[in-house]
Amino acid sequence: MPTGIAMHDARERLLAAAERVLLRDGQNALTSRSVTEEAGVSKGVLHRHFADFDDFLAELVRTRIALAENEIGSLQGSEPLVENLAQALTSVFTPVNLGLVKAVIARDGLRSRLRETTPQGLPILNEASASLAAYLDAERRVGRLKPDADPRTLAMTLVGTGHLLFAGELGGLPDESAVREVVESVVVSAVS
Amino acid sequence: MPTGIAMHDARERLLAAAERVLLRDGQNALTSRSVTEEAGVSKGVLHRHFADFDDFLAELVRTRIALAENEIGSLQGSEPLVENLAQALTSVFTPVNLGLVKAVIARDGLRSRLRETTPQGLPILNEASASLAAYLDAERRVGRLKPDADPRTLAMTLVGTGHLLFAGELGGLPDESAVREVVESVVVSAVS
DNA sequence: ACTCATAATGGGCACACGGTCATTATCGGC
DNA sequence: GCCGATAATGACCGTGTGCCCATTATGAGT
Repeated sequence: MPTGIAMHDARERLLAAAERVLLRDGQNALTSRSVTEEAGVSKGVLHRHFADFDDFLAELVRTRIALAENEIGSLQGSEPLVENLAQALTSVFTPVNLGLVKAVIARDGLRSRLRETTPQGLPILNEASASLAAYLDAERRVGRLKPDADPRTLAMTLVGTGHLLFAGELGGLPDESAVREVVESVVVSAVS
Repeated sequence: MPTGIAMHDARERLLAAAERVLLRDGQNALTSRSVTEEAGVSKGVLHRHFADFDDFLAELVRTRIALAENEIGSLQGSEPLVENLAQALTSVFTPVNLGLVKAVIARDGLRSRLRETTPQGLPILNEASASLAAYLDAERRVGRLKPDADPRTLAMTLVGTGHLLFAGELGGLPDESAVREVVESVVVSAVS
């Protein structure tokens, strides 16, 4: 393997460039041309490392899903519940992740490509919900939630509201305390 | 006015055709060509009645927003709260409306066009949340909700979760009773 | 029956997309 | 210094988009 390092280098350069484009110009500007230009390489490079553009984006999504799941998975049970949940939502709904969700919605090809990995639903949102449900279930078993609390419903409610809140799609401005407010209002009925 | 009826006829035909395309083929198939073809008219007709294609879609969104607001506005205070809220979400998150939300996400032009009308956030979701908050506030004043319940937070939570639930973007299948489950779990802490 | 303002038509334009591939550049092994 | 496998280049292609506009059809008023 002559230039083994450079090979991975190009992959990472392209993925990082895609994030920058996504943040700067939005999901509609996320094209094969803009990404390769941002990365400072020619168009052909992308097709050497990825089958096609949707494959490239799918890899980007998978990377970010793994990050979000790790963030939630590393939550410490010693912290207050509301604190943990608010932080989990904050670390999941980063600007990049919100942009990726929109990109998946806007692209049929990307969506069907991800279906090979994720059975159904929107990636990131789906995974975040599952991770949160697992965390809440653990807290329930420890006794920090009522025994009859439904972790899945709680997680869905948190992810659904958090998503629109962080994306600024609901009501007024995404107030700094709005997230905490939502989290409290959702979990108050479930804490023991 | 020579053909006053026919003029409105063409507008309505196009808007109705757009809904059919949206339902049948999804938001990515919602193009000026597919809509005019579905309506059985030539491409030029659309540009006679609307400035451009985004203007046409904006009109479609505005129509549907008005319908959703009317549905929520006509809720009867005599019915059970959970019943009312579940029905409100069901009537707001129709397949057409869910498709329109995706269409707005996918189209920058449409988004900025709607900003002239809607100050911020995603149309339909934003308006539904505001309407729901107004309804919940009325119920609070009547005494069906705790005096310290926050109608805005409740409305946001319901809309956020309902949206992803009805779109099938969260967790497993959008179970028939899942909506009611979410509504109950959200409002249980607010009923007096 | 004729006129003519108005509406509808659809071929074609400019543009941007993802993707291809012959050509050129790179660089370690000898 | 040369060779040869591998990577990178960018002009080019087919497709589909929204939109324009010269042309044709329509139908009410006289």
